[in-house]
Amino acid sequence: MKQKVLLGLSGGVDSAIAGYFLKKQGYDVTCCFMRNWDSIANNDIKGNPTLTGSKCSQELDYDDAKKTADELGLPLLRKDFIEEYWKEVFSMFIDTYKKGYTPDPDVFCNKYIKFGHFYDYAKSLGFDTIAMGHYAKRIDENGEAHLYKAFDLNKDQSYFLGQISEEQLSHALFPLSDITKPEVRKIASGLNLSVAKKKDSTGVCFIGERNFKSFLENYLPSKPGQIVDLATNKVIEQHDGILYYTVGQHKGMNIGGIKGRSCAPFFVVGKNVEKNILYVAQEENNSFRFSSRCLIDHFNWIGNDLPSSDYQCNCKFRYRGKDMPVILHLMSKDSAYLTYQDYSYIAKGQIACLYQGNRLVGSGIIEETYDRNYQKIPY
RNA sequence: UGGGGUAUAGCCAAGCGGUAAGGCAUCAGACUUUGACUCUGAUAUGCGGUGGUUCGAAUCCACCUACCCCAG
Repeated sequence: MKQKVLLGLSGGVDSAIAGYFLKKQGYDVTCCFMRNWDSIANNDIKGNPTLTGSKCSQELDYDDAKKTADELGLPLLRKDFIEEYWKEVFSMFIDTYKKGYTPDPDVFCNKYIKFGHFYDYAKSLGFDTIAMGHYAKRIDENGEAHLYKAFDLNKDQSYFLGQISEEQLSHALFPLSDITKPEVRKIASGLNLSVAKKKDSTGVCFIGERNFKSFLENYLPSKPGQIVDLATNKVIEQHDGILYYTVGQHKGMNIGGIKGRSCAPFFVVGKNVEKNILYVAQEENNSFRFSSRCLIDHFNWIGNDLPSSDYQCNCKFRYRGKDMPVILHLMSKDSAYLTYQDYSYIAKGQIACLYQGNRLVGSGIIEETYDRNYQKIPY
């Protein structure tokens, strides 16, 4: 009997080709369009370019999903998780911002919505498994599911799956695990799919591309304050809200040339939420951007091979960041230290994803950073 | 109202008689399922103002204006 699969169909080209592959491989495929964001209900007004159009972007994506499903000859369901997304993903996103950290909502959208509620929904309808158009790979070893980077290392999206459990992974399929993005486009063109040339979506998933600052202003009112250069401790500019900036950023601060200083750009190295101060440092000759250790919590290990002692692996501190060698030192079931040599601009709130070769072994949320002497960095 | 100095794009800043470097910022693209980073491109018919010298002036001269420093 054919395995019944519920595929998340977004209206983009990736999940479309995922559906094509599943069907070709002999699965009994049903598509499902998920809707997790409602601009009106969620008070997403300011800077929202889609409100003035006759249809909001989520509805346009649904139209594309419908067309795609028809073109592939697959049935399409539609399911809202708007309330769940707000409660379990978005409120955490806002709370993280309020701490001055930089959250990564898509990671938790995967953990709670796509591989959580969506799977429960599929199960309730009698499906055996779910499938997604992520560029990631699942390999079952010793009877358990392990997560690997996709064959297309340029598109690899395993980073966004770092917080899912082995159990969640074990009932998910990734049909795009061994294909490159250019090949996906080519196949879509060959099939004459209407989304074959649709531009890749970027931006927070379900919220979409737009001016991020004005989006945030809907939920985090602007609160102007000072920008302080850590090298001199002097105020060099004004900011219009400390929460809108992220560590490692250098644009959008309006810091021009300063008399008597070099011409190197300034970067955000930290912030003080209570004092509403944004700390910056000039690129050259500053040690403020470095850390040598960080504390991660929400620790998640994917598999039953959790190491008992210090463990060498690589870490991505940001999506599309480089894999950097680190030593993992577990502190509790939920937290760990990562120790390394002088990495710059590590933003608290981001996900640290641990890799052993191409296998994503675990992840955690960056909670604190420490200097060379393992003293906590106060900003 | 004595002496000295400086005025070049939003900000730093080169230029020293031959037709406005560069950086930062900003904007636009590219890249990107986070905000970023990165990459590419754009940005002074104009050099505080008015005259003058010269074939030719941001560059030399005169005066004016603004700011800075030192004296009083």
